[in-house]
Amino acid sequence: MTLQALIIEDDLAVQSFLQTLLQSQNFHLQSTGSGQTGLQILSSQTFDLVLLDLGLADLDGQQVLQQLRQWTAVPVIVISARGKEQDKIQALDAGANDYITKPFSAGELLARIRAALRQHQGTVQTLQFGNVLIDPVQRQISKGGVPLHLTKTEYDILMLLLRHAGNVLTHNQILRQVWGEMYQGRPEYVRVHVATLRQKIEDNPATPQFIKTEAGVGYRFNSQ
Amino acid sequence: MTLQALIIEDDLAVQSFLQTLLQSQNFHLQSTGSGQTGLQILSSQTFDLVLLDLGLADLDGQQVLQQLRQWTAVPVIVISARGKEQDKIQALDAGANDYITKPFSAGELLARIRAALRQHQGTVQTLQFGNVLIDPVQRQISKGGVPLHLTKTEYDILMLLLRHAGNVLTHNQILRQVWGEMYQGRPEYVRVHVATLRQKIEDNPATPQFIKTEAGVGYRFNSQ
DNA sequence: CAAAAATCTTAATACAATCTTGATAACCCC
DNA sequence: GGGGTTATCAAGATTGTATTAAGATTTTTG
Repeated sequence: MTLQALIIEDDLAVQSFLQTLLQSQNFHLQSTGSGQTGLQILSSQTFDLVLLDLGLADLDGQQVLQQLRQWTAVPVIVISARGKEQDKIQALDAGANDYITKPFSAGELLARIRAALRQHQGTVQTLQFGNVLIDPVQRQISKGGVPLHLTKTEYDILMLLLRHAGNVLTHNQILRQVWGEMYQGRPEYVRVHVATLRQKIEDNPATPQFIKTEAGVGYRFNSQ
Repeated sequence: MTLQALIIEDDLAVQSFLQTLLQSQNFHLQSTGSGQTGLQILSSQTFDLVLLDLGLADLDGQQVLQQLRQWTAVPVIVISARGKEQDKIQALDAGANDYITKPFSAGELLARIRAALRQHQGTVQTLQFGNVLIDPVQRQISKGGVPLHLTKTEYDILMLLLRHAGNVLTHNQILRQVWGEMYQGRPEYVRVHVATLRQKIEDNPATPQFIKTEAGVGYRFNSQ
């Protein structure tokens, strides 16, 4: 499983440095120099990590942070040329997970990224729910001790929902991550496969306990 | 609710500085200058936060970190005089949540503590009014601890009003943001959905405390 | 390489949630 | 009290969802 990262940074030199660095760690990347665009991307896709420069041209990084925290808990590491105490406090209180000042070393940034991912996954990711057990290494799932077979699509949907357990994922977010960009606007794909998935993992597929429907929005994995 | 913090720091001047700082934030404190003792305390009590100096006399802070991470996920912020990259990477990879180098400012430390606590609790920015709690990240609402279900339209209206809490939003402003441009001049849409929303979130829907009507203008969310 | 199996796509249907609409009653300010 | 505004309700319309199955496609197997 490759992790998705978004880089919001308008200094192209730094952007390309970050890209090289993260690519070497097998991140799947997207980059933008604009805060507005960054927010748009974040609202339509899910990410495992965001690197955010505070000094953007169009929109203050601080505002980007405040906005995105209204709907996502994705780990955000703020990168900034400003080392002033007030900037750090503001960013951290606006929901940044960490704050690192330019110039920084590649090793330290990577270590802080690992720490942020670890903390985030520790709180969210569960590989067990009800009597269903998931072994992500073996890609193996069992229910009540009985192994079950999920197709690739079903497995991808389940892991995506699980990775964002508790949150609603829109049809388009699911489509983008599981099928790809060009499937936007085809919610019926998601419905059919969520139905088959429920048949396999729910005790009573007609009244699902785990994969909940949010009418008009999408699906949510119920972490309770 | 007072939070429990443990300070492991052998420089008494720094220790007393940290104590004063955390006490001012209503932390309940315990301190030790020894790594061994620190581990013992941690094994017999639960804490919400650990501040750990790397440069201890008896046991390397690094070792303390490795040991305690074998059984607890308590947020640990490492405080160190060593600013070397290798030290930071080691500590973060050994399970530190954050790493801050002396000298540091009180404000920054407190902000990093808040960030660490927030991440650990999986806590997101929750909005609250009366006994209604909103988790905008999970798109989840509860009233008096009981989860309640809002339709997409109701949720959108509520978030819009909340975003502009205290200000009046005209019918047309609400229509534009929730329904779209072509619904201008249909205040009855807003009325019906505000009514159902009040039924769900107000203690007494007939005399609303939160969503106030501004006759002839629109609605206002009462932030008091 | 061809046959078989598995999986996905698509469309159709039944069903459920939500919204729209209009009617009626209540409110409120002059 | 009257005109304008608002609240409430519920039936009907609309939109969104679950489920099924047939055919298309891909993958696996012999």
